[in-house]
Amino acid sequence: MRDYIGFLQGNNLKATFQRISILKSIDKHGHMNIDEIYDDVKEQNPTLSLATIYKNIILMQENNILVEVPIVNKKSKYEIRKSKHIHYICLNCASIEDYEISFDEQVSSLNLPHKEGFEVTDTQINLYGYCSKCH
Amino acid sequence: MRDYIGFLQGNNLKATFQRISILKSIDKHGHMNIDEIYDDVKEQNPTLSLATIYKNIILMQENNILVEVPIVNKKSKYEIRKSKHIHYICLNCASIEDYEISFDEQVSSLNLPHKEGFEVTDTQINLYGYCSKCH
DNA sequence: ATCCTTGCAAATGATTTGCAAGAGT
DNA sequence: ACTCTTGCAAATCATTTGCAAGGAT
Repeated sequence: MRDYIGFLQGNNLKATFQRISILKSIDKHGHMNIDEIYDDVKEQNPTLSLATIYKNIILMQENNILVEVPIVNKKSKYEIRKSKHIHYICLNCASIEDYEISFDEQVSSLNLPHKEGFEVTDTQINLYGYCSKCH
Repeated sequence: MRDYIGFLQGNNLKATFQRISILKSIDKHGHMNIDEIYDDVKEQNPTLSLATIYKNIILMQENNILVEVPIVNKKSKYEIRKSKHIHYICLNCASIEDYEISFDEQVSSLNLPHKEGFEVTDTQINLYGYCSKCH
């Protein structure tokens, strides 16, 4: 179990139960979109509002606690920032699995020509297909 | 200049000037979001409606003429389906440059372990950073 | 002539905002 | 105590839909 309170206070964000619930929910499930977070978190805290989730997702992205994972034809999901990895995304059930591979490994293995003047600072690699349950 | 009429008729879609304008606009600029297409296309056809753009973007995706490019924290862009490539996306000006590299090359160069039971059918590789104009 | 497509306006859905009350430090 | 955060309701923005008129084949 991660130190959610530390994540928050380290960024001068108060450790409210709403924020901790959101982080716990995302961490438990790996990758979630706004509605999934809302549904999950409401079970424990029925009064927690959607607006609070929106505000905090934005805030936590700005503070590098969360990362957005945009997905073709679906609403974006969010994950806790963690060691560099790529995503296997199921086209059927939209589940996401991670595979850890460092930034340097990703960039170098792609074997790209140095694109003149373009400075790469981050990568986003998604492999779409069908997970073991869906094919 | 591509054969937009052929793309459309090949999919049993009528070659209206609205559809041709949309395709020309996307092709000319490479990657565009809905609003950019609307603004661009309105210059030649002031009556062309936003609803028509939405309807056609969906239709052309279903017919594999267009491909969605989802982007962190921005509205998705769309491009003409063409040979396999990856994207260099500028975090400052959101411009996108293509680099051609085949599906097989992408998958094999990533040097992934065979993820049990996951069948990869498509890839999405975006390299974020700063383009030559923006750093 | 027929059927598909468009443009409009309305409906719906998603996200953001302002502000008074409440919670965290 | 002080300040930040929440929840609500309203506002705004994005997307979809129904339908009559117009356009493509």
